[in-house]
Amino acid sequence: MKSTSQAAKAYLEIRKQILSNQLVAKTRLKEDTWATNIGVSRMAVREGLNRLLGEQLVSLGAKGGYFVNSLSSADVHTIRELREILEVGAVRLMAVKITKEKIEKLEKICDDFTSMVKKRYFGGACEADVKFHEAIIEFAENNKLAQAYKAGHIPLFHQQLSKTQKQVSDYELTDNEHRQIVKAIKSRKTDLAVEWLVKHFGRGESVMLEIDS
Amino acid sequence: MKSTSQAAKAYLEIRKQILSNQLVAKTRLKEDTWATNIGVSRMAVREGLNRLLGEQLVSLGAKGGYFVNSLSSADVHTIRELREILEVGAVRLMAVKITKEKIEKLEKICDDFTSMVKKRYFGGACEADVKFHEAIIEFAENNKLAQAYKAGHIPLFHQQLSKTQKQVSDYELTDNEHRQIVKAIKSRKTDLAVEWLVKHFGRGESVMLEIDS
DNA sequence: ACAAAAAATATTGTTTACAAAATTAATTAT
DNA sequence: ATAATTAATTTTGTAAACAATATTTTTTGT
Repeated sequence: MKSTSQAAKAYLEIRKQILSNQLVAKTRLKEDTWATNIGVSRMAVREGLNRLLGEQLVSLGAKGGYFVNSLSSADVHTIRELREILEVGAVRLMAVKITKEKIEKLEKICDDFTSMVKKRYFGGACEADVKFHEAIIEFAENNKLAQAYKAGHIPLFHQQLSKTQKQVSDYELTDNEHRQIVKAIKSRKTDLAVEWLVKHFGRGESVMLEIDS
Repeated sequence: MKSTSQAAKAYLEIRKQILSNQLVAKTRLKEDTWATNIGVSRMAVREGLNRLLGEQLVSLGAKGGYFVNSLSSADVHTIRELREILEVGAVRLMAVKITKEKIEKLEKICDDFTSMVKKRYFGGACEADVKFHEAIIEFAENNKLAQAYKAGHIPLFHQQLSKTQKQVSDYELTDNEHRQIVKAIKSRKTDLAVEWLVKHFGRGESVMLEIDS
């Protein structure tokens, strides 16, 4: 499995989806389905799946097949801590390198998020969420930071699965928090932005924990 | 990969060899070689290798292929702690369930170890070492303990690779420690047996660490 | 209508084959 | 003799095919 191989492609893709909570725990990961979706051979998917098995992100069924594991509370917490450290750092760096363009881009992402939630495109909203946080990292303009962030394969705290009312309100809260962060950065209130970001993560963690149980 | 599958067989075998330090770090794991040795298809080996990749026991070469990783100091230490807890517990349990047969079996294993070291069959000596420690667990006659021990896939602290004089003396020290443990158990000096066991692990850990560096 | 049995379908586990790439061995030139 | 180049071999990455097992659907009987 060279880093550029098909197996790596499959591994990365499935892993991303698990870590961004786009897959419900205990669901079966059908090899052929993923193979055609990702556009690789079934064997490549199988190799990726086995790697994920080693990482304990999936399990084997008693009668064969691979099933996605739910993240442990400890995992969720660890992830929260890491994201908080990196993104708070990014916001502070960004504060000194702030430009009108960056703010506009962030606002645009917020708008995308809003409209997609309104239209019930929760998958799309999820992507916009990822984009928002990646943009913060990007705008800090620090290569090493960006690298660390990517290397972490850091998951989001959203469940785009059951579209209960609760989930919808979660998206709305997320939307508001994102906007508050941008607003604070825009008006040069770095500490306030950090405050909102931390609040954002804290809520994200608790949402994850209560849904899992 | 059902738990009884070929891939599982390959995974277990390769893993065992890595964790018992029968494989030098950085050596390439040739798929076909392992396939024929273990008696499974190359694909099964590949799947096992990918699982080990997820467990970070192997890495990918830049130009493809799988290579064995060396255990980190932290790993070595964790392993030592775990083995110490389980085996010290086992010795204490064994002390109250002691029989002449058990002692004889342990002594026989020690003899095997001695003769194999003498004849420079270091691989065989390694196996005898494993056997010695497994016997201690077995003789404690506690299912759950045995299960925990097996589940841990606990590695030994020996390098059977470069047969420098240093390594040879390591085997001799090991031999002596094993015998001291048996002798203490035989004469009902449980605390002394535990003392020797702890000493044995302590030395094992430091040997591992200085060789790796 | 419900439960059990049978058939049909889908999914996985395994093997084989093949092409691409890397390694090793052999050849050539300096 | 050594270094560079070429050829041979090995090893990997990928795909396709097949058999065995699971799952779903349909049928049948009560």
